[in-house]
Amino acid sequence: MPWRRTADPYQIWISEVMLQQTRVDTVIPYYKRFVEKFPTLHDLADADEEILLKQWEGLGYYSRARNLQAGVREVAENYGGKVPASRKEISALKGVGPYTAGAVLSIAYGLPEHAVDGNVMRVLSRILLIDEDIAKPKTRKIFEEAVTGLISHEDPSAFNQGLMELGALICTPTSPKCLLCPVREHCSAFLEGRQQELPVKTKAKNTKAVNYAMVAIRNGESFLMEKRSSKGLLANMWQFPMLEFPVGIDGAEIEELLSEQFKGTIVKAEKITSFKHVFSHLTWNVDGFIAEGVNLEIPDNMKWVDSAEMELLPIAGPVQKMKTALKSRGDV
DNA sequence: TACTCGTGGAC
DNA sequence: TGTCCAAGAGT
Repeated sequence: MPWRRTADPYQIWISEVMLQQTRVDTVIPYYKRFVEKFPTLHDLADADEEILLKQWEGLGYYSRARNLQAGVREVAENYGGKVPASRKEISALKGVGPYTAGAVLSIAYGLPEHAVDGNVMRVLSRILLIDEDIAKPKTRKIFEEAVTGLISHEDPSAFNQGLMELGALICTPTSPKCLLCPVREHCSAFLEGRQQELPVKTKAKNTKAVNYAMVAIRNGESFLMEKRSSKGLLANMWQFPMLEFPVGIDGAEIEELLSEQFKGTIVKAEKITSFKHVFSHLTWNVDGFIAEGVNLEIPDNMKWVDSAEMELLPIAGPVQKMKTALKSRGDV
């Protein structure tokens, strides 16, 4: 992993934020591009948010990027650009929670601080036979205290990483490879044959669905793009204008609704694609349209962009799918 | 506390 | 094809 070849706390911090809820193989190319684009803490502190989000595009959980930059700016202003080396101070930075604090402190500074993630809770739930529900926030404290009592003061970095690595490669969620496990003789669950029962984890609730019409409005060589709200889902990302509407809306209805909304003329609305996009807790069912618009009054959060400018705007999954449909038709 | 916040790989 | 889920944090 490329972030294990640096001792720079700033770069290790980046890697740990990217790794939140995200697989190692997914993070690697993003990490490489990111540290090349923003090699020092001050490069990121000075970066334009749109450039930053473009670098993060496709990685998901975009508030991580903004929080990381906010944290980096705090370090630049309040700590002279040096990432603080105490749990109290580093935990106060935006986007740095209990796990990330412990990971940076142990890996970058060699401090004996716990770094409890999903791997660690799974591994220790088996080794120590802990049957508390790991889906509940308060349960993490049990594991933090366990790690604090176990952690090597000789090499805290290797200890924390080793525990996570064990979880990722051997002590997996389903069918753990106990016969390959170097600590199976110390594992209470293995000794009792109960490794499949642990960890106890209540399952998440079902996701709900929302239906949208997404409309690529063209005027000459330009398309109308809209910047999303600075809060909530896909904050500050760009998209084609959308209407929340029951699936089944047709071109004529699109023309009527949008002509009214933009106090102009929308014509030739034609459905070009239809797809589903699944988020963590939400599903979008999208009908994608292309249309032509003239004499439109557009709000401040929208602008006309040509194909080259469109490439510079950070866009998320559903809009990528729409863009792919447009490209296959030669529209962009 | 419970819910919000993306994406893609594994089964 | 659906489900789970992965090195979590903010609100």
